[in-house]
Amino acid sequence: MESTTSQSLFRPAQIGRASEDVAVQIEAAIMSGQVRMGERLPSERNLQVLFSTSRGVIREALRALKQKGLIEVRKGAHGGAFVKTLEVLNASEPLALFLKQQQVSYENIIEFRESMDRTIALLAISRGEEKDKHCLLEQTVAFEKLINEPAPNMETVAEMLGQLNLIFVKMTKNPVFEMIMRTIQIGFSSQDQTLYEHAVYRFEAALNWRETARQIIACEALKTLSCISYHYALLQHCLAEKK
Amino acid sequence: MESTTSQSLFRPAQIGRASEDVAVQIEAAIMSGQVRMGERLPSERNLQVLFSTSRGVIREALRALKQKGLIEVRKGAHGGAFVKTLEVLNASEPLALFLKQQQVSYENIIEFRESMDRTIALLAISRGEEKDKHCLLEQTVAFEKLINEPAPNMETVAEMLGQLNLIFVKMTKNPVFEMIMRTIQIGFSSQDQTLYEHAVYRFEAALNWRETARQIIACEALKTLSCISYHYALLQHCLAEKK
DNA sequence: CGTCAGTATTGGTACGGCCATTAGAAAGCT
DNA sequence: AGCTTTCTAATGGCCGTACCAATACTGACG
Repeated sequence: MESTTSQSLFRPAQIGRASEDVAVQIEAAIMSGQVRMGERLPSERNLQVLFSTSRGVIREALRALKQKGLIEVRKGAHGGAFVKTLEVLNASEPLALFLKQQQVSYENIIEFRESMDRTIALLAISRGEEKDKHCLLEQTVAFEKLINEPAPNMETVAEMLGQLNLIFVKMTKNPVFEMIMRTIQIGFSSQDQTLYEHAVYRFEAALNWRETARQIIACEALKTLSCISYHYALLQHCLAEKK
Repeated sequence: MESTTSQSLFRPAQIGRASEDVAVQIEAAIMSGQVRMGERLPSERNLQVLFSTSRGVIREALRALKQKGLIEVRKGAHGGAFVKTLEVLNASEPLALFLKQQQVSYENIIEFRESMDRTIALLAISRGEEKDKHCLLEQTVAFEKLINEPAPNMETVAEMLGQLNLIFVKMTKNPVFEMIMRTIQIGFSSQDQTLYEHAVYRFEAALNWRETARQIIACEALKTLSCISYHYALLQHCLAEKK
């Protein structure tokens, strides 16, 4: 039973900040796989006993773990704290927050993104399956069509742009690139938006996306890189102008 | 007075999870600059009144904010929750945790790191000041000396390696690279360690570090990249062997 | 067999109290 | 006066109880 394993799993919390101690122990139990994904932790009242502490302490610990994205809490009968598979959003948010607070200049962000995109592009060319490559092209065509509408919905634009980037980065077959990319995007999607707000850049940028996809299909590495550089050059101009 | 501004700053919490509502409101107040860095939030008992809620709710909210790295809590008279400048560690930890839980293969990590290092190297060559470049060389020499000792202390090795990478990445003059780099390192410092555990690779890797520094000083971009590739080739061999 | 009320479990909230820690104020000593 | 000690008040940390709200299961009833 659950209680049987839990009894030996946790030890009473005593030192300084009890809630932290509890949080650390529970986190350790989760990360070491002693509590499997999707499984339920003992109830608050139960943990209270296991840790020989008060319910308030347990609740504070659970709050921290929830904030960390490790658990998900449901109420009602058979509710409780369930071990959750971490999501990119949870992992990326703090970093995005940090970048914001540090007021990193947009030039720095752009520089990083461009360097990432260049690497991603090379990997996409060599590893991306034909299917994905053509899917990317189709998306860029659809995107261009959307952009050429009289008054494109900016929300739809943002969504498609996200899709586009996702397909692109997935072709690397390396999840690390995907995570880092999404992290940056979570914090700075607004940057990309501005590019598509001005009619001057909008068409050019969309066209360039399609051209990028074509060069990827053609396995033209240098030309692909050229397209990417052009994209960020546009973005930089656009942002500089806005200032 | 503090209470005067706070009264108009927060509104009572009512919806579903009160502590989340409170946390969101406080975070908004912090991020919008209404509460400045280092400043103190009202006391728990005070917030309890401002939000028309119980102290437990306030404490849970503060826990979440603390976990997020936004505040720091001190006890005693004149204690309380102080707005903190975010640290890389706070921001990077969740992402590192995520990478761990996803069980990303070490090949993927290495691939990402290598691509990062290549970009960083190029930026370091073009932007790094002479002073920094020579500082890097000195560190590599010191590092090599340490490695050549009969029984190098692995903790010291890890520390110097961290220093080395820090100097390296700082030369880019772009904090984004620094953060991403540290994020990866927080989760996977053990990877680097293994390289220096085996005598076979140890000397070669240390020597290669020095060679890298020399090529950076000489502004030999291609040779620098070659060094970096060699480093990761070693690492890959080492890890494959261990398996 | 299906529907609906009842019930037990669990998280969410509130209130009140006590302790440990801390910084500053007050008192005392030299 | 100047330093040390003691006192005091503010604050976070912790505990316990009680009640509410949501929820899934149970069983009676139609």
